[in-house]
Amino acid sequence: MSEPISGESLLFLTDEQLQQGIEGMFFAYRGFTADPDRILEDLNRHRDQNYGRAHHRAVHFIGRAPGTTVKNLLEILGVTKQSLNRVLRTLMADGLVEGKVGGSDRRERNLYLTEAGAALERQLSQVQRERMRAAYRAAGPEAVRGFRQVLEAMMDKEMRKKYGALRDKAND
Amino acid sequence: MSEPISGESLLFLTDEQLQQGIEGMFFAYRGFTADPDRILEDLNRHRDQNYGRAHHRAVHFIGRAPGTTVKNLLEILGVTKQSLNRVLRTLMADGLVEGKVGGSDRRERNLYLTEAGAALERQLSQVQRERMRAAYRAAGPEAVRGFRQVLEAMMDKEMRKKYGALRDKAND
DNA sequence: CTTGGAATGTCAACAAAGCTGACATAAACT
DNA sequence: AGTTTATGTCAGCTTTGTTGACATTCCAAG
Repeated sequence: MSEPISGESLLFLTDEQLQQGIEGMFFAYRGFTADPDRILEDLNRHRDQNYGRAHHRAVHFIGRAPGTTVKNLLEILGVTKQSLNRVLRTLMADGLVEGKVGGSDRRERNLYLTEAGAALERQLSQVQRERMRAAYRAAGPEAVRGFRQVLEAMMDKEMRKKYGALRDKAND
Repeated sequence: MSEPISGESLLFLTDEQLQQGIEGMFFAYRGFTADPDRILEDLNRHRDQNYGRAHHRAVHFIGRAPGTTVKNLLEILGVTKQSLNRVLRTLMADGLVEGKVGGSDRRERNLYLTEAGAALERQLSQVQRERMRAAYRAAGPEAVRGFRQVLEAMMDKEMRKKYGALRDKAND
């Protein structure tokens, strides 16, 4: 895997440059989560719920891969089943998510968003997409390609697989 | 991958492409924090401490901008002073961080890493830089430029300012 | 000089969201 | 028949965030 030493040699990757990448990830992630966080906070004030980032993530990935199993969601999110279960329980009690017994393997629960769940998901993902769209626009198409390449290279191998699976599932 | 008609036709930013960007951020951030998390977990098992991501962040930014004030750190981290204080207290008690009364304004505390603190910081940032370096290498210099552009465009304005200030401080 | 506001520290109480360990059930696999 | 897998649940604990209240110290403006 000998990278051909291209024009601008990557030997010039100083610690300072890497440090800036690290801080860039930190600050950008802050922005990335800010809008949905704010929306949830508002919703919590008006309703009787108390949803946070954990609920957002669950709703996002269920909406993204309808019919996914609890096990798959656990792997994607990287939390314990107890932690996820607490979240799923409230989402199901509130009628945002429903679980159907698996067709082939009846131990599994296939998770789906209800209409209400899908509505929340849309509301949350909309603002997040808006920010992403603005950032993509500002940086330009060439930068976007690079952005995605670096992100993918930064993932753990298993996560890269999950990431690819989501992408494939969406494109069929 | 269905490349959109290149050039500047960013009108072709489909929701699917944005969704992938969102998930990319999620999975990449998981990888981004994985190595330091693991190190801290190991340290905690062997020593008497119990440091987590919050301690890592504090140590990182103090090491990055020695002499920074509590107020500035609060703005960078985006948490309450009570939350930060709990972290700083343990770090100071354990002799990893020290606070000196400010020179111009004596209400301020200027924060510094001790030698032990700097050692921990190096240990944590090393693995994180390694991952960043590997990702940068794999993606190539052109991609790195794009990556940084998108990250910066994704930040909130105030965070972009803090980000720039750190960069400037390091380059004088 | 006094007074108001800013920067900091601290106490108490609480919540979100992670964790471990133990145990239960049903279904699938061998 | 016995083991493993997928899921759910109870109980308890930790980290890290939150509010609210209050004290101290110090700068700066009236």
